[in-house]
Amino acid sequence: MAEGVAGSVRPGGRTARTREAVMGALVEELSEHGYSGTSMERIATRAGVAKTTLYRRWGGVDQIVVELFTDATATAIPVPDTGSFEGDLRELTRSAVGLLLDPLARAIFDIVVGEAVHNPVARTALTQFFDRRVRGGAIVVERAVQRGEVPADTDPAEVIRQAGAPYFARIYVTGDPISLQDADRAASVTALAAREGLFPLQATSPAG
Amino acid sequence: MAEGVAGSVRPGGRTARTREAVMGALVEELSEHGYSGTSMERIATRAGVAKTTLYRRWGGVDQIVVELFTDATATAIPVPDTGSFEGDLRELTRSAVGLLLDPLARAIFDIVVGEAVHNPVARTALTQFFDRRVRGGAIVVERAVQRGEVPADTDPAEVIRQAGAPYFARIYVTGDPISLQDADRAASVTALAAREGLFPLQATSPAG
DNA sequence: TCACAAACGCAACTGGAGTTCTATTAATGG
DNA sequence: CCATTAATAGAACTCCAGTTGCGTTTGTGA
Repeated sequence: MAEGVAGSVRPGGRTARTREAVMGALVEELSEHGYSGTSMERIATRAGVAKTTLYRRWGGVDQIVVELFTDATATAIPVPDTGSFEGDLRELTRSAVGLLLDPLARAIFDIVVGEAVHNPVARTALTQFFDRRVRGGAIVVERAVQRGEVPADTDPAEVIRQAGAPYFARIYVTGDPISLQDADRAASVTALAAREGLFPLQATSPAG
Repeated sequence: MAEGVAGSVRPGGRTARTREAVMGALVEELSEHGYSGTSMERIATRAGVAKTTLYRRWGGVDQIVVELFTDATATAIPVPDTGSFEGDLRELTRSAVGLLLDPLARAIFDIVVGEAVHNPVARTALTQFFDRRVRGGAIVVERAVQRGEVPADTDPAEVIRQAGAPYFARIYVTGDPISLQDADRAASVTALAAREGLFPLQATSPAG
């Protein structure tokens, strides 16, 4: 994976090497100096690449981070199958919180979320990421419907969004710390609400 | 309100006028050019104030926005009292969503949230804002406890955080649109979970 | 193998954010 | 009212992110 450049006319060889060097340098810079201390010139120097190349291909640090994020999250996530709805949900929320507890993953995520507020490129990358996560998680809900654990008219996407909301809101909005406890509670609360039929289809997400 | 400057030695008269002019200019600039198009020089010119004054007193656009945010959210919010726990919760979530649906309030909020990811000043302002909101909302939970609607060992702060999470996560993380429906569902889900005792005190929020 | 152009390197340039210094204004206490 | 000095104004400056132009390298298709 990660060979070549998607929308590029000449994605092989040198271009790919440049890309790898830049992404590597970016990760190192982010780890050592944080986001505010990571400039295009530093990345260029560290990667052994001309500054103009960075500006031409990406345009800014943000864009490079977004591409790094898109790369890192391109792999499909496994859908849990513990046998129970709440068990599956707990697996999902725990894996999400686990990812957010990893420093580097968290750092990249932070940047993308911070950018997404006013940067359409970051917004798109982030939304697409969650679309994939939600689609994957929806399978868990659909199985729960088939097992009769939740009502048939349950909206799978809304259930998954509800399950993810608490710890993301803690991190990015209220500024509270998170732990695996938050994952477990989010799963419990969501499972309960879903069983009680609080996520009916209709009115929400008109384009299924 | 908003007369003078808090930590200032000479807060009256000119200083206060400058402040007002700057805040007014900031709001106009944000409305017309958005965040990325709002520079210190533009604000200075529009406010009829020297650029140096802005840099001395604030240091950057972000800081001015944070002060604007802190000002605007300084007023205490009324605590609803509809007679039922779920009714009170719904009032709370609806007023929050209502605020987020107002363009200017939303714009300011966006900036602060986006900044808070990597800017301690914004982080503090945002966290303090939610501390107040949560403290206010907690009263609703405490009354529910007294009425016997929810278990006695319910953690009020966690209940309020849970109620707010869904729409904030939609806006700032997944990037989905919000409506008053999201407010109602958040209230329903949270009320149900609280009644079932899913927010026990202990383990969370060690410093009450 | 060869021609073409995509992608890159390099150096000079530009523009504006942020700083510094000094002079001026006006809020405050007595 | 007056002296003091906090706060502001203004011009000139520095510095670096981002741009431009052009020459060089190298991937790609024939």
